[in-house]
Amino acid sequence: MADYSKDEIKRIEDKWRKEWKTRGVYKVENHSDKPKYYVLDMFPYPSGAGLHVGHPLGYIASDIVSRYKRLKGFHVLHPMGFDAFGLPAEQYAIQTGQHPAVTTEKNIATYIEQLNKIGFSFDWDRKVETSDPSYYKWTQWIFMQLFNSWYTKKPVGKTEPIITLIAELEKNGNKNIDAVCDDDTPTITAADWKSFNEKAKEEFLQKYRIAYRSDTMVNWCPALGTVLSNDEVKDGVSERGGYPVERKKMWQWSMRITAYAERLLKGLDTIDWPEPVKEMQRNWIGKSVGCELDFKVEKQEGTIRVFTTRIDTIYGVTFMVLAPEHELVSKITTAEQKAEVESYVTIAKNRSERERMSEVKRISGAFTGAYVTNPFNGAKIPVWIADYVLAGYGTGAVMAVPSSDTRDYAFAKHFSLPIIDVLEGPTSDITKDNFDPKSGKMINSDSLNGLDWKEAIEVALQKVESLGIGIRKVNFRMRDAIFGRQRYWGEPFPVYYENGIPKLVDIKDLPVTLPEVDAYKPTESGEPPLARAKGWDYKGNQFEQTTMPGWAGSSWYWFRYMDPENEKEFASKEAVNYWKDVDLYIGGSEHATGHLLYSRFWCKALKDLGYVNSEEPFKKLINQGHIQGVSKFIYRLRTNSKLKKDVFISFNIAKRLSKGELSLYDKKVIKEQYPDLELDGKLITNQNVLDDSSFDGTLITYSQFNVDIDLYDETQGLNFELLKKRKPDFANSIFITDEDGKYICGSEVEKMSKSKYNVVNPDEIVDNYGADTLRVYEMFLGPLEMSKPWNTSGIDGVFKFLRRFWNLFHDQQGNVAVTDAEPSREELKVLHKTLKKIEYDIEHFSFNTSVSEFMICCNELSSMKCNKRAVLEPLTIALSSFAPHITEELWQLLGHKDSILNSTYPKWSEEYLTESSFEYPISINGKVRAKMNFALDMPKEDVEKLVLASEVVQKWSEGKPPKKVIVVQGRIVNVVL
RNA sequence: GCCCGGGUGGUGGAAUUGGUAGACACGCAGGACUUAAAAUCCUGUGAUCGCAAGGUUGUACGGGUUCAAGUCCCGUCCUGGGUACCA
Repeated sequence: MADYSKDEIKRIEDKWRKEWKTRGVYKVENHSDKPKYYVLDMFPYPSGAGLHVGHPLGYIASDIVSRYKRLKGFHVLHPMGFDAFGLPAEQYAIQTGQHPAVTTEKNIATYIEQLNKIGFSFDWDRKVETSDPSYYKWTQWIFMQLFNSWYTKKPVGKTEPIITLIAELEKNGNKNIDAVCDDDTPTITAADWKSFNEKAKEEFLQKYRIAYRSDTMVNWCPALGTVLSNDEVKDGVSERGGYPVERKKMWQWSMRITAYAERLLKGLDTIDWPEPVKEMQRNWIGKSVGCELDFKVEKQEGTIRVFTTRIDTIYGVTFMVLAPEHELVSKITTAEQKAEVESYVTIAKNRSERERMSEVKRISGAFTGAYVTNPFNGAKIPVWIADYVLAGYGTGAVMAVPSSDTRDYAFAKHFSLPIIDVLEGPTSDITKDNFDPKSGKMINSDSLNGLDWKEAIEVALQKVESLGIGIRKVNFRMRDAIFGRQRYWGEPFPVYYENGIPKLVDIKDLPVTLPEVDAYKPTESGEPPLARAKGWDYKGNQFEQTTMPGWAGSSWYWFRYMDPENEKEFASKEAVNYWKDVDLYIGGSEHATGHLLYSRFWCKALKDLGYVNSEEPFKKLINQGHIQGVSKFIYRLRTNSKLKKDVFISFNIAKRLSKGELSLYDKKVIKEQYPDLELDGKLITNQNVLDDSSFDGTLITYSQFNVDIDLYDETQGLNFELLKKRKPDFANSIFITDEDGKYICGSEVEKMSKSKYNVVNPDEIVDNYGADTLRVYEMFLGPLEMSKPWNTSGIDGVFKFLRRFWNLFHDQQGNVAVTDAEPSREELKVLHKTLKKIEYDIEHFSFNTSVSEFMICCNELSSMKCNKRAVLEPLTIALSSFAPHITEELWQLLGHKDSILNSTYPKWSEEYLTESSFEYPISINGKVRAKMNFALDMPKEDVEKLVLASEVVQKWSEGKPPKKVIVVQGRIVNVVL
């Protein structure tokens, strides 16, 4: 009756979606006598573009594992929710005036509908949304716990309630306190503490709180009156509008994640994560052991403190380098160097950290005119500033040893500074990347001479300590995490200000909900959007006006799934004790150092405070690769002055422009848009524009921007008229086409993402082939962990496989035709071989190979014309994790009333797999080196050949080696005598 | 720049982790069925020489270790992700 046709697929999938919902098969309780298994996906940000084909990749994998584990007898929690705060909704709100909550709700509805179409086994009763006040109430609550906490190092590192700190300050001051706190924390007595007024007390406590306020660097765009992410800054100007951006200090909330650095590092050894992710976290935390020491400034008061891991090389110091932002720069600079230093500082200030680091090959710096004294030998050392030294790391100052550091070496060469060898061996390799200053004995180093570098470090350290000029210090590259954003669409802080003192709102006033505002952009004076809220105050006091960052809500959400409705706690003790931690977490590797680190941090803090009982939140992690999309780019011309209209040039012109080979046509059309430009003059590229002092506005370059891929057609070029209609930003822009009138876009393969306008929607595939085909196809595409561009060319093969599987159960007329006959040994061998491989593959997250195994099995059974229940039933159960709809239907056709979800995963047996064979051991020099397997039905001459070969080997052991004996998988395949 | 991945036929990818490279699938070519098309089934398919048997070559590039290298080591190139306010 029924063929596996488009209509039939639709009927089957709709039917079972409804059935599963009414039967409530995915509902999960917080108790069971089965072992628990918690499978978590990284929840999506609900973007306006809807779910794209990259999202389901990980979700399908986790759904397969969930269903598999359930069939294997586990009590499985597999929830889904939405990371709903974020920039895109806010930007859309700024443009349209639409409240981000409205957009977000709409997007979430779309996502849920799309997700449901794919047949996931989520328990939707446990859905969480980070932007829902009933959720962010608890995000705010956790913030309050962290505000009310400090981190003591004694007796063991632990988060403690702040009241214990206050009690100790009252009693003894902070002389006995060993805590993680601000570097500039002074030592005070109990009397000092008591003499502080309320404000001074709070300022002092801020140096200890886990959540605290600090002065941090941000990208400030005066024209837009807002803070920009590094992402939003392109080539030194804002991505939107092309306005200049500068670095600026701003008071912001921060999280003292550095307190947990050591634990975050050690914890990595206890969890089953991909080694590269662990490695990235280790590098991010960046522990380095060394010391800080002071250099006295000559002819002036004061010292400069540097951090070094190589104190042994102290005699090789020939200059010192400060970060341009270092606070002493203006103080120590001599009059004659002032102009040079100031101009250098200005340039450096306006370059982002990433830019500065990515251009280390371009050496730059300025001499301050000041000198310091080497405390070991009294040598006079010039002090320079250079942007390869970062203000945020260590002390913002380094002692430069050009003979043992590549960057110092390059700097010394460039500015002709002296170089003193302090380690034996050639330094000619120093410019090479593999240069290793960790060998040889010390030379030219006075008392350190002849020591190994490791011994020298210890000797030098003791000297530093005995002279009282410095201390041993463990430094972490990781900085405290900034926890505030100058945006509207985020969690408001449960904080208000009374006489300038930050205070927490009363716990019963949670949640502090987002107020209504007349617009979602910053105020005219550059204050955050929340400053626009009228009548929004706490008992007459001003609320904190920044909001929490995107990672706030995602740093604890896995706990909320355990008990999502709870109004009294973020999750009940029983729920937390039952589910404990996540057994399997699947998500993209792009979160390696962001979300995954913050989540571990909050988990540890919550554990210390006694709210949860797991030190690590995610026991096992799998990184799914990205499904990539092909992005299209447009190219905006750029000069150093702001133009009235944006001008975009076609890819071909951009290519010629960057090579400085503009054609007559190019010059003519660009000149029409820029009448003042002298285009026959020197053309320069993005690379050297900042360097060139002759840059006077006549020189132009360009920046590239993503554009919606659906606006581009390979033959027609870009439909920029539609683009202008769709995006008001582009309404007045000019598009310069090639001579044939087409605007050609450049393209690149990159991560599929709304912000890159390159998303492909899965709905079309579900409509044409069904959800099961989409699921199996996404798994068949390749290994889960690997990134791959999206293409649908192979999808027919997967569809055909499902149809062939369906046909195994049906006769030519489409009637169900399954017999209860005994299967043959041959059929059982196919079945058990497949079951064994599939199980191995699923346990190893190798879903692409399991799909292949299913296909092979299906082909073999087809050619055997096997329609026996004893074979087909177990296979149906095994396949149900991958393709739930079709298997559920077949399960019913086989006469089962209950859902296939409640059946048991089939066991395979070795009995049907073993070959009849015997083993023949081959020993060489008395050791068994290989075993030969002879199938009983092996041709006689083959056996003879192999036995002969083995005899050769026997002889070899007696001292007559053959030229060559090649053993493959325990078999001798070739012998050369 | 720095940190972490990846590079195998026309295409997506297999390869028991050092043991006969290219499983499975797409595509393509040829054939069967059909009045015809679709669907389905069968055969072939890395390159190269050959009618064939078979030979040679072949896992980005250049070296190395090994009886044996897609796999391990060194170097180079290309490419993806992250780089602290995209999430």
